[in-house]
Amino acid sequence: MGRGRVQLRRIENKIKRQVTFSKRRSGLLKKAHEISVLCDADVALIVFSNKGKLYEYSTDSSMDKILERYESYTYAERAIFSSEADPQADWGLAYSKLKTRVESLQRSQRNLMGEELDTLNNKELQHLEQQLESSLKNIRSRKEKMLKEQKKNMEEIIAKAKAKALAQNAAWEQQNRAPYNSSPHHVMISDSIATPTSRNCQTRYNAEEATQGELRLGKGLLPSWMLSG
Amino acid sequence: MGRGRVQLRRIENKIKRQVTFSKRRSGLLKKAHEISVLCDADVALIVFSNKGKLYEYSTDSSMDKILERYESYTYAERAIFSSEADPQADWGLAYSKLKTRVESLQRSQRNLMGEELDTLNNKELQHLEQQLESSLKNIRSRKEKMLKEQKKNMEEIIAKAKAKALAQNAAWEQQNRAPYNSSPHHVMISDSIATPTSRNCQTRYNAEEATQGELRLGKGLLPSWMLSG
DNA sequence: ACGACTATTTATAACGG
DNA sequence: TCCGTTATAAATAGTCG
Repeated sequence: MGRGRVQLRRIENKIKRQVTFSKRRSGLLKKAHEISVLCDADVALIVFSNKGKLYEYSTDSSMDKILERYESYTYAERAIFSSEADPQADWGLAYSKLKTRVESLQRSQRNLMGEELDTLNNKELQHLEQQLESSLKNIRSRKEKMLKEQKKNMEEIIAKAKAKALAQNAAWEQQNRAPYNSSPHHVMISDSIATPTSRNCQTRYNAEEATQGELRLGKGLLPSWMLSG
Repeated sequence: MGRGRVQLRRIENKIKRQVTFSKRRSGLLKKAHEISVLCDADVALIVFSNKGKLYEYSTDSSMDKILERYESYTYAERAIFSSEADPQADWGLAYSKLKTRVESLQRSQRNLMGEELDTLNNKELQHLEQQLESSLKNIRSRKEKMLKEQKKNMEEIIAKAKAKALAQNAAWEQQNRAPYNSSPHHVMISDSIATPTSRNCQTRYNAEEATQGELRLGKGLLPSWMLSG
């Protein structure tokens, strides 16, 4: 952006390099600030000039917070095997990093549980509220999905039980050759399904229960959470 | 740089904000890289989106080195943990315990954030939902409380400023014995409140200055979050 | 959400003091 | 080194697919 096109390589002319550094530095800091404000992002920017001078920008001037957040985000055991010189020290370092991580996790966990809210400022509180609302949305849609799956499973089970009862009934009639009784089968079929103690159904349900683990509750076939909505 | 002029303030439209974030983020990273190469500078850039996702750039991908350099530049004191520790202690065991703890915390954290819900059964989901509802309740009441406090504080400040301005004005009139008009007290009041408190950093980027009038807080004394309620 | 396409606004390279 | 100015290159807001 200027009178000439610029190659992406180190500017050899010292003066030019310094001038360019100065101009671009302020541009970069400005843009860092802009994205931070416009997009509500947390930004930390550190620039060391060629000569070692430090320039920095950080959202809300909370460089330390952001760096800590960065550390806890990328925490790793990478330090552990990095040096053979003093393994003890490395273990200790890794351990203390991990401990920091645990503490940070515990803090945010408590916040997510609605505790220790007085440590948060307005923006953080707002953000937390939004996060929880979105969590709830996800959870409710997940519940809905599970509900549908369970209903579908239940229908399948019923259909299978029906089929089996039908087959057995037919077999029974076949064996007993009762010519006098031509009354409708569906009465017996319904009975066999509606009776929880029926052997057929019982084994069926047990089998499903072993895999699903959800299909019970004293009252009836449907657990209470399926009835609510 | 675009079809419309942009105000330096949070973009309220979520979609727009996200798109802008994405575009500006890549622009910012690019410029960070450019200044690093062109001017032979060491740059570390960390950006957290408002959803908490991390993006970063660092010269030669040596983020840690640059951060360490930053720390040592700012805090000369490098507080390496003190090795008061018992050399007999089983670091490995303690460490792996801690790691387990971290993993468990991470899992529940993710659940609280509405992620990885398919690892939960119905009962757990139900419990999670209730937990989040209660968290939200706490958060909202906390917000309310803060709002009240802030308003009270603001009123106190205004009252004090008013009193001070009034006193000064009276003193001035007393001294000069001149029956000038005494109406525009509010001018002095606004001035005394609107004056930012500190301006002490040299290498730090000065936000006020750089916004060139766009951010000039035209609205007044109250931060935006206070205006909504 | 991402890519492509403008019309504009910004950033900045070169230059002069 | 640090302003300003200016011509030009880049970035990007709005838009469509």
